[in-house]
Amino acid sequence: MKKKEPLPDLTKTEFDILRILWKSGRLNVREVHDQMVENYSWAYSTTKTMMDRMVKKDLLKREQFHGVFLYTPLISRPKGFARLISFFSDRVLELDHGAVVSLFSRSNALTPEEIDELSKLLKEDKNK
Amino acid sequence: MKKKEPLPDLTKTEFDILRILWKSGRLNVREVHDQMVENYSWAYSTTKTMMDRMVKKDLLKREQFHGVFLYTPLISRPKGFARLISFFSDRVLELDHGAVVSLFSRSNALTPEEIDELSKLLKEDKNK
DNA sequence: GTTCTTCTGTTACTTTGTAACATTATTCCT
DNA sequence: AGGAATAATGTTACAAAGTAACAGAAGAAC
Repeated sequence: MKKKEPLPDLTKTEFDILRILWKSGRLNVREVHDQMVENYSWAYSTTKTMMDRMVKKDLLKREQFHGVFLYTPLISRPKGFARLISFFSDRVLELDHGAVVSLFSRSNALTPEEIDELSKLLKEDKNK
Repeated sequence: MKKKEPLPDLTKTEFDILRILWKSGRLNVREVHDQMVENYSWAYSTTKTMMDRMVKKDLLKREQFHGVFLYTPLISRPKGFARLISFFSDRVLELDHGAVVSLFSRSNALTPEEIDELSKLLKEDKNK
């Protein structure tokens, strides 16, 4: 049997930080922050605090690399997306999640494999 | 010129409470709570606290009606939906909001007039 | 009219959102 | 190299949101 970690319920800001890291791979706080300011008017220290808390919650890993600290996501993109999609399809859109998942095929947000994985996670989650 | 209230940035729980009220019209705390427990494992007092805070923030109106307090939404459904849709399409789906808006025509979440209004709000918001 | 049950008000604790400020480490100038 | 400017890290704090217990008031039920 597979491990049964429940799908994480990310906050909006956690999601956004992860989103940046999923896209760019491991980054330091400054690099994440520079991308965060496109959507948030945050001070650098805010980004830092958030990321450190995410390390404590095992959402990110922090490791020292030639003098800087780099952060890496500890959960996969489909897992990070799942609850968000299910909230959005059930409660905002009021449609089956299939409708939403199929939109991803038109975007670059997820690879085809990730879309499959996401779809699978949503199905499992539904009949729990 | 129209009034320029910025679109509200609702939290997930605020959205859910509003969603119930938009659907059922004015309700008391108990009635909202009974619908909240479908999605949250909240104590009654949690629902109450949330709703009272939303009154303070002018998201809901509270008025006494034959002995009970009834709550009504103070913002329209399209306005409540707008930021959520734009977050979701930009950052989760990475598609133009049009793709998402068009899904609403298949659901009962919004009336056709509300869908139009939503669409308009999203366009204005984009070129702000 | 006393008990039982719901509402209503008050208070409180935790997590998230937001950030200033102090301290180190690094780079850069002369 | 020695000190100044800059950037990274740590520490601390406060407000808002999430979560709820508990006490008192008001209605319902015998």
